[in-house]
Amino acid sequence: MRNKPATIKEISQLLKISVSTVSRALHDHPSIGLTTRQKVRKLADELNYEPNQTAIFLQQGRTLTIGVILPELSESFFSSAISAIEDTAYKRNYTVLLAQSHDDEHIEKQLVEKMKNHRVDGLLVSVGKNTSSYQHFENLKKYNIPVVFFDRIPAMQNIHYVACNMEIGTIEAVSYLLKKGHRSIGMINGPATLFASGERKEGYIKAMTKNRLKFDPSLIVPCDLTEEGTKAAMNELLASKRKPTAVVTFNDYVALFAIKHATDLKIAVNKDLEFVSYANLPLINYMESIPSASVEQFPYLQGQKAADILLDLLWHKHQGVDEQTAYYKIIIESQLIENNRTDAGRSK
Amino acid sequence: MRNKPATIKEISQLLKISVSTVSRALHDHPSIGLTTRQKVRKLADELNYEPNQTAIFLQQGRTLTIGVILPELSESFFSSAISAIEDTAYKRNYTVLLAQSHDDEHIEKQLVEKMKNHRVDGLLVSVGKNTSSYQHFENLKKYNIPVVFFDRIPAMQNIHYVACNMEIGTIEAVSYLLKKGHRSIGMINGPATLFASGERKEGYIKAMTKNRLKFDPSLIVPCDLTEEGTKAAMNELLASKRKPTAVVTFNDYVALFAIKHATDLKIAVNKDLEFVSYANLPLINYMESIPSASVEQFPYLQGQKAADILLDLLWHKHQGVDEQTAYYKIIIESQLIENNRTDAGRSK
DNA sequence: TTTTATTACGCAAACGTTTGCATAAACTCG
DNA sequence: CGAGTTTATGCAAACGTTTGCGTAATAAAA
Repeated sequence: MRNKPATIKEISQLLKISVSTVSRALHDHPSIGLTTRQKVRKLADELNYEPNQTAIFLQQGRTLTIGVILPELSESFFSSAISAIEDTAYKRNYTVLLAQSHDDEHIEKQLVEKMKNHRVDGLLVSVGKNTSSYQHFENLKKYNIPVVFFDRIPAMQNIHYVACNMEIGTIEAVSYLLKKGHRSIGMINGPATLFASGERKEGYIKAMTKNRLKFDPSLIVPCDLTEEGTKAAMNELLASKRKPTAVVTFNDYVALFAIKHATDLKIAVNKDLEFVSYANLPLINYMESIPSASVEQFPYLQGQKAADILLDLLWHKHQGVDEQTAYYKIIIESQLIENNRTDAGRSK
Repeated sequence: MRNKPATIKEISQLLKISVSTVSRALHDHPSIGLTTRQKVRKLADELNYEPNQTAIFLQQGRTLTIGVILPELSESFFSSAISAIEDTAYKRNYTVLLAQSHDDEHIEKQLVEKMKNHRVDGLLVSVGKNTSSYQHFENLKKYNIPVVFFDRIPAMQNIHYVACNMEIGTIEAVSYLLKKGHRSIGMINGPATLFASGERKEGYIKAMTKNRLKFDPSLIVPCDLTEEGTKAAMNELLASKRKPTAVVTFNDYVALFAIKHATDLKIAVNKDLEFVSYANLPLINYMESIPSASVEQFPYLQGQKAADILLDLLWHKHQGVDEQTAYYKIIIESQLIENNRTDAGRSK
């Protein structure tokens, strides 16, 4: 066996028939006689023929490939999403071209360019947190390459996206704590620049007003998400007049820092001070001192929905449906999950 | 602007010159006059010309793409590896085509086939744990598509691979415990079918003999890696005649199960019973009760090395170097890392 | 038998590039 | 000023497919 894969042309020559006949035979085209069809099949098998997709891509103008650009592949949230995307793509016979931007706008731009060159049929993107200009995404529209954003959505008009609204989850979280009798609930929030911080704050406030309680702004302290910042935020909360008996933290990392700090201060976690967080980490289930509940953001689901939407768009495009002007805007509501360890694998 | 990307042909028509001239001009070929070169550049910019890679791929017979097939994308070990692979590929201008087998041999086969169709230049594979036949990989050799395996290596001859040897790390782990004064050290190992279990066992034995201590086989108990199995194993160890004062566990999951069980039994973790594990989980750093040390398996490094090797192979192949008969067999030695939480990000 | 369908296949263009070779024009030099 | 050299460009094939259209050969209908 030679090292170059067999081609249709070779088959056609060996069989002394035309390439078009071979091509059609391999596609079970009705206009090809049974005998030739069988001959072709047989020889193709013997030669281990495999269609050269790059040639087909060129011919058909599509690659059955979707590009995925994410900030950081090793983050648990994104790797869950990727897993979902790959699963969905696989089911519909698409392949995934993957790249990470490391939250660097310049790299992100390059990657979009590269994906365009590779002629991916569509793109799935979670925008880097430093990205401020969205021109590179606008360009894609001109070329009619569909893009679906998820989780981190750019501030653009007329885009498709899937995102998780933290507000409801936050309301649930705060209500959960209120129901358990807490009357002074602290929140360690993220930096004010993040959209997600706003949602959490809104949720907190709504939960309070819904329960006819006064909202004390000093109980929400921002934090830069580092261990130091978390400690500082904790100290601020603990020094507060209305010393909280429960804390909602921006994410699991912050929660762990806070819990650690509380433990150091001899505070009995979830007794003297109860914690609720947002689920970023897969194995919170395995740990001892963990938030008593978490707001789930459904990374797998987000990835899956985003991929589904993109593949639908591609399908319609391929069917020649006119430029459609409707935009998918899917909001997944976050949801509070109590952390009794018996329910496994909630993120999937 | 129209929605179809500009082509070289269009440029050539507008400028009334031949396509070859345009092509060369865009590549700064020396034989093209300065004026035409500039004209071409200008128009190309105006039209937002982007070379169609699929056409180039077809023409050049290579895709600057590497395929990556892994068992499970959402597992922390693999997502670190992926991240490394993408980083390395990006640096050398390659792109990553990604797929997961879910440890299913049949899917794995299909994926190999798909990658072959897509004409990836090379393949990076971590074999599914149920895969028993390696014919699909053998086929790749015939087509001269280089494959580099990592972490989970198939039992094949003449392959390139990168793997992590757990033996040294285990020796270090056991020696570490011995040095701390422990004389009865238990091990919760994985199922005997796993290659990795063997390495751990060997390491354990070597550490004992090296320190002129008697090896007590009853102190190594296998386990199916579930929570139940871990409990059972722990109980067996605790009931043993020479009740261990320290335990080495197969991985972090097992460690967490074991620690949880120990805590339930009111055993003071790392005081009455010290734990050492293997690093699978990224955030062991954030937790309170954790193994006092971990054997690091360097997922990022493994991914990086594997990608480097593959890209080197591709480079040589592209340079037309003859079929080389040497095979890369890289063994990364695992290494014991003490878990004082101040050193961050050790897996990267 | 002639006409009309039907069946089975081939021709050639098209997808967008790259590149070896040929060639026309301009320039150099003795 | 003609021969040789350089400079700048074009032609056409090739990469491996798919597919519209044309056309023989055969079969069915008139």
